Amino acid sequence: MGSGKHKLAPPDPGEVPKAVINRLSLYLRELQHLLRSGKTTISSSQLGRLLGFTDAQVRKDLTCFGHFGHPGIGYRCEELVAAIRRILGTDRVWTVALFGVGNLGRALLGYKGFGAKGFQIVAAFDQDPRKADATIDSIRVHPMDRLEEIVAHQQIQLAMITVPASAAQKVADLAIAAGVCGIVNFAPVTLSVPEDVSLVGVDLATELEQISFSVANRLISR
Amino acid sequence: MGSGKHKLAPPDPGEVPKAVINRLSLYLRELQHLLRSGKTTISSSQLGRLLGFTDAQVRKDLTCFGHFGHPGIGYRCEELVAAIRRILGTDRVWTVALFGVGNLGRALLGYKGFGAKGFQIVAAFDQDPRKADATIDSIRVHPMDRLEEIVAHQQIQLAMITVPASAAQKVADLAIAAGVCGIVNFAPVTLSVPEDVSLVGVDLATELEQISFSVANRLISR
DNA sequence: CCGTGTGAAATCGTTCACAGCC
DNA sequence: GGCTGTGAACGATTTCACACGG
Repeated sequence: MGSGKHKLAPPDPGEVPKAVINRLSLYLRELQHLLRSGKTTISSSQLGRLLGFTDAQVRKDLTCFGHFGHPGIGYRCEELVAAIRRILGTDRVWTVALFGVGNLGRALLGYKGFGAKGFQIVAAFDQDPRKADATIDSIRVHPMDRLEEIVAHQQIQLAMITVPASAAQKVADLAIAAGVCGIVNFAPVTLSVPEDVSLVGVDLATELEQISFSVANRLISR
Repeated sequence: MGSGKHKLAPPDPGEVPKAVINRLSLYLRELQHLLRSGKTTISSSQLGRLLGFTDAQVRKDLTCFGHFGHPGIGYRCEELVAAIRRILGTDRVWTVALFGVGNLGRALLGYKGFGAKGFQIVAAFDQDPRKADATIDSIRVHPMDRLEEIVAHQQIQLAMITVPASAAQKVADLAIAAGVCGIVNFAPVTLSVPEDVSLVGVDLATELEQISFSVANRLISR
């Protein structure tokens, strides 16, 4: 069997704080910028400074998953990028469907950068029959009633939900029934999903409210 | 002058966890749904169950800011909505400018629901002169070189940044120089801002990576 | 030396359990 | 009876400090 160069320490899922995973994404993004600018190695303190974290935090986060650093040297950027992608599961391509081709949905269909990160949007769906069977940014838009058929047939794994709040739970239920196992929900409503489906909610108004609070209270952000 | 019915306890800024503010937004959203469906009071355990939190959590979060509940009754929805809006600072209208009229920028300009939450987008800016002086969803698009003038003149307080990553820091610097004191950054890059400016970053790829991780680390049988 | 990895200590956030009130 | 508000217990995460490796 393929002998990995590095062992990925037992992920032991319940044991890794969600916040660590968030930071891993940020490390990855920063490392990819650094690579593009020609940097080949970086220390935990440099990486931390770029993102506003301490060096100890960076090291602790990484050692949750294995030994990626080189004492006296730091981390090799390329190596660490590969390791983090493996940890996040983005060293392969995920198939994604988008539900709700409104303003936000169209924007996400056109968003460059999902592809490079390992996410390929392979289908879109909309309730409105007039939107169906169009092609937006080379992604086919289907009517909702073909959801089950197409999700199953194209082996779609993840969903992005950009339908109105009133329709979001129904759409989520259908997508899950058809086999989707992870959802990013942009509708401003709390979805309930079975335990074996992963869910992240992104509410644009909520993000503004965080800013409103900290400005109103003259807080220092982050 | 209006003497507040409830004293807002000293926010004591460093003492309120950021996570509390996030949950407050969710409580608010849920309460507004409940109000619309005719509910007038709710207990901490009911509200918690709707959102996946414990009753103690809900109460602790709220008592950071004052005494809003009624023993034996629960919380009156309308009262609590007003209290949370006051805490978040959304009991008044914030003026917002959007920078970068690409796919995502246009989607945000058309997003209904900012208005109802107390955020009014009053201007947009784009580098491309061909986009300037258009009107999208009744919001005027200006060329970037009028940024300072217009932000100052329209007293714009908050910024949403939807320009490409390579331009985001420059745009943030200009917006801050012109008087903006809070930023929601959608560009996939880490911005650095002065301490007295609030910053929240929203990276769409990062959200998908959270899902990827949790799906990839689930025990998939079969 | 510099820089990682890591137990131990400190800090922070959540849950418990109960006093007090309607 | 039902429910809030809250100190105290608990659990989790972050920071510290140092042993060890290049």
